[in-house]
Amino acid sequence: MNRFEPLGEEIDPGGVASVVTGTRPAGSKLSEPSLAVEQGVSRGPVREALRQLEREGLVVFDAVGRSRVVTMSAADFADISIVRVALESAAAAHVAACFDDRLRRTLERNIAKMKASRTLTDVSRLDLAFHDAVMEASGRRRLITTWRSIHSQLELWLGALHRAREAITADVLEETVHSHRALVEVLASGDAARAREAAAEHAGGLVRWAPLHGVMPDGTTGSPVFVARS
Amino acid sequence: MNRFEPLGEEIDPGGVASVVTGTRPAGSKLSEPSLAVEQGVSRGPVREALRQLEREGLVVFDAVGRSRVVTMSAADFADISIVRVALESAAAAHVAACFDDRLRRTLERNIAKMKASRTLTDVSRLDLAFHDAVMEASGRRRLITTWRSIHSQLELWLGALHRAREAITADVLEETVHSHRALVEVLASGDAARAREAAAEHAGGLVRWAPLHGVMPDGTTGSPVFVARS
DNA sequence: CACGGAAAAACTGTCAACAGTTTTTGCGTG
DNA sequence: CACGCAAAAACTGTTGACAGTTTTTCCGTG
Repeated sequence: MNRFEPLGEEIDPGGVASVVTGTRPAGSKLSEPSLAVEQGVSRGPVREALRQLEREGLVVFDAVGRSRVVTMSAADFADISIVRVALESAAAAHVAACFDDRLRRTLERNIAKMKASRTLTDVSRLDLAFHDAVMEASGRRRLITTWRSIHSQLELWLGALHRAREAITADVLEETVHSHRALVEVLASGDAARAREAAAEHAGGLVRWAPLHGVMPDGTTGSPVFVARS
Repeated sequence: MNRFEPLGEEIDPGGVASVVTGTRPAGSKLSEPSLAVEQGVSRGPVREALRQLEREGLVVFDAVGRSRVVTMSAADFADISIVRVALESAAAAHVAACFDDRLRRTLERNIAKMKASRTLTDVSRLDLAFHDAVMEASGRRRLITTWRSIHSQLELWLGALHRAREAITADVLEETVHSHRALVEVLASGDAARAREAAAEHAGGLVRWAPLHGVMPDGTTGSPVFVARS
C-alpha cells in the first residue's frame, strides 16, 4: 500500500516522490543511476526527487553527496515529537479562534471512521488525517508548510509502530477516540490558551504511549527501528 | 553586504545560494537561463539553487513552474512569527534543561556586542544570532532544521524593518539588551515551563514592536514591503 | 590466509541540446 | 487608435554525455 497521496493532490511531476515508495531497507544506499533506470527516467528528475525526499526527511545525504534511506531511532522519534508538539499546540491556539461547524463536521466524520476501524494502521492514518485537518484549518501558510516538512517522518514512524503491533485492543481504540473528541471540544470552546495546552498534551501523549507497543527499546540509542515505506 | 553566511559554514556548492543574493526586486521574475549566464554556470545548478531558495521561502513557484522572488506582506510576517514563537518556545524549554556555562558565555558575548552596536542592522543581526545559538544549544536536530527553514525569511523581514528605519534610539537598544539578558537568566534557572513562557513572550514581542517602525501598513493586505536581500 | 595496492567500476556534479509550452512581439484589420 | 491573431522568442522539463572522485574488485605478496 502506498502512503503518498494524503495531505495534497499534486500529481508528482516526473514520478518525483515515488522513488522511495517501494519497500527499501532503512539505511540502504540510493544511487541516482540505479533509481533512474528503475523509474524509467533520467538522472535529472531523480536528483530533484532525492532533494525533495531529503527535505521531507526520508533521505539523508553524506558529505560526499551520496544518499541513503534515512534511519530512525527512538531518539529521532522524540526529536520529531518536539517539533510536532510545538506546531500542533500553536495551530490549536489559532484554530480555537476560528472554529466553525464545517471543521467540526470534518473532525467528527474522521472520529466516526476511527471508531469503526479494526486495525491500528487505519486508526493511525485517521489520527494523522485528523491533525492534518486541524493544521489546515489554522489557515497559517507557513505553519502548514512546516507541518508538511515533518509529515512524512511521522508517517514513517507510525508505520514502524504498526509493524510492531498490528492488532488493536478495544481500550486503545476507546482511549484514542475519546481523546480526539475531547480535543474537538476544547477547540470549539474558543479558549486559545486551553487549546494550546490540550494539543500539547494530546501530541505529547504519543511519546509516552509509544513504548507500550514495544517499539522503543530504549530512549537514546541510534538503533534503526523500521524499514522505509511499505 | 551579503547575509548568507551565518548559521552554518557550508561552501555553497555551485554558487547555489548566491543566486538571489544581489539586490533583486520582490516579485520579480527569475528565469533559469538568465540566472545561469549571470552566475556563469549551466541551468542544472541554477535549478537546484531555486528549489533550495524555495525551501527557504525566498522564491516561489507558480503552477506553470515559473519562479519569482517572494513577496512578503505584514500578514506574512505574522505568519512567520507564529512558527517562530512555536519553535523558540519549544527550544527554550529544552535548553533550560541543559543550560551550561559555555552557552552562557556565548550568549553574554553576543549581548555585549549588541550593547556596543550603533546601527539597527547590527542589533538585529546579533539578535538573530542570539536565537540561533539558543536553538543550536537545544541539540534537537529537527528543531534546528525546522528553524533554519524559516531563518532566511526572518532575515528578509528584518532587512525590511531596517530599511524603514536605520537609526537606533538608545531606549530601543536598552530594551533589547535587557530583554535578552532576562531571557538568559530564565534559561539558566532551569525551569522549563517558565523558559517556554518567556521565549514565547520574547519572540512574540517583536510582532507588537514591528509596527512602531512604520513597516506594517496594516495587518492583513498582501502589499509587498521589501526588496529582497541587499 | 591476511594484507596492500593498483586497476576497474560506479557515482556525483556539471553541461549543452532537444521537445513541448507559454509568453511576448508585431503586424494587419476593423 | 484599439483589437486580435499569428509568428517569433523565451522558458521549463528532460535527456544523454563528459570530467573528476570515490568505492569496489581483484590480484600479487608477505
